[in-house]
Amino acid sequence: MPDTQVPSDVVSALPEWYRSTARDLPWRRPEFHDEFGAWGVLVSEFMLQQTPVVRVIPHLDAWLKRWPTPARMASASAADVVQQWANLGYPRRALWLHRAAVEITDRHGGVVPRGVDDLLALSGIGDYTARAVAVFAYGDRHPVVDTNTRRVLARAVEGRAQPGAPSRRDLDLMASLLPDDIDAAAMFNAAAMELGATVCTSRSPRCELCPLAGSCAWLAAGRPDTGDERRRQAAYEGSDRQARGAVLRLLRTLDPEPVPLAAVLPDWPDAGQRDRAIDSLIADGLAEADGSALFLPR
DNA sequence: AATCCGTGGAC
DNA sequence: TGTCCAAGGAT
Repeated sequence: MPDTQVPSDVVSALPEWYRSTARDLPWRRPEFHDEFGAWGVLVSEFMLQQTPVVRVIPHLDAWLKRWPTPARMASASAADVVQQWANLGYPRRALWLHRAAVEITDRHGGVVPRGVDDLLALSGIGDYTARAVAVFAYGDRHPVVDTNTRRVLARAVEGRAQPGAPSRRDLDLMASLLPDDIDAAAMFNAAAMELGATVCTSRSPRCELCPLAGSCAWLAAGRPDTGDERRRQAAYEGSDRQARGAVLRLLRTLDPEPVPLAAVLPDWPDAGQRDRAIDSLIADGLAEADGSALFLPR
């Protein structure tokens, strides 16, 4: 466990701030849990993996109304899932979510597992999502560390501008800060994420609104640029990802109609890149080909 | 451990 | 206008 001195108001001021200012998000409402249970939380967490909250919200309800249980989703085709995923981005997540639904149906009797290890064993679920489901769906006591929490800890406790690579130390530190009370611990996890999402933001932190301003190590040091910035995302324009996105958008638009291979982005600037995109989509299970045409996976 | 994987809003 | 970045995970 890190021996860093943790300011007391990280523990005391954060919950009060959360109670008074937290956003009213769908997955935080009691009705959401009544209607969709842990499956609803799991689906929301999949969608929230690298897709902003405001873009997830419009898709979540339709998804859960269509597939209200893991078993219902397990019986859908991959094509239906990719289609419903629409423009949420990183469509492999739709495939992983579908796979997880099958695994839950087969291995857990259709009930979203509660244990972190069982959750970690599901497709598309890593350290963050496993603990988020255990905590936010089942109310158990675990540290939940996403990119927001990691940034809050990096600044308030370590005095660095940006978090370094994710590590187990973040989980250990968060675990050391959690209140003993189970419900309070769950709220503390949510509060740290909320602070990072709305106040302690990556680009323009609003320190004047921060409940931790009185003890933040980074603010006290004058908000130094500590030089440990996040690695820059590769350019999207002209990238392989852009090509894959364009191909898959075409398949989605024409689905269920197969697209003759000759009609797949014939005017794409780089034909080799386009062909590699098609091959990689097939390799990922996001597309299928019958030799003359391309289509979403049946 | 570094890289790859979509999409779109904000600045 | 281009850059940054968003409730990550897999390889």
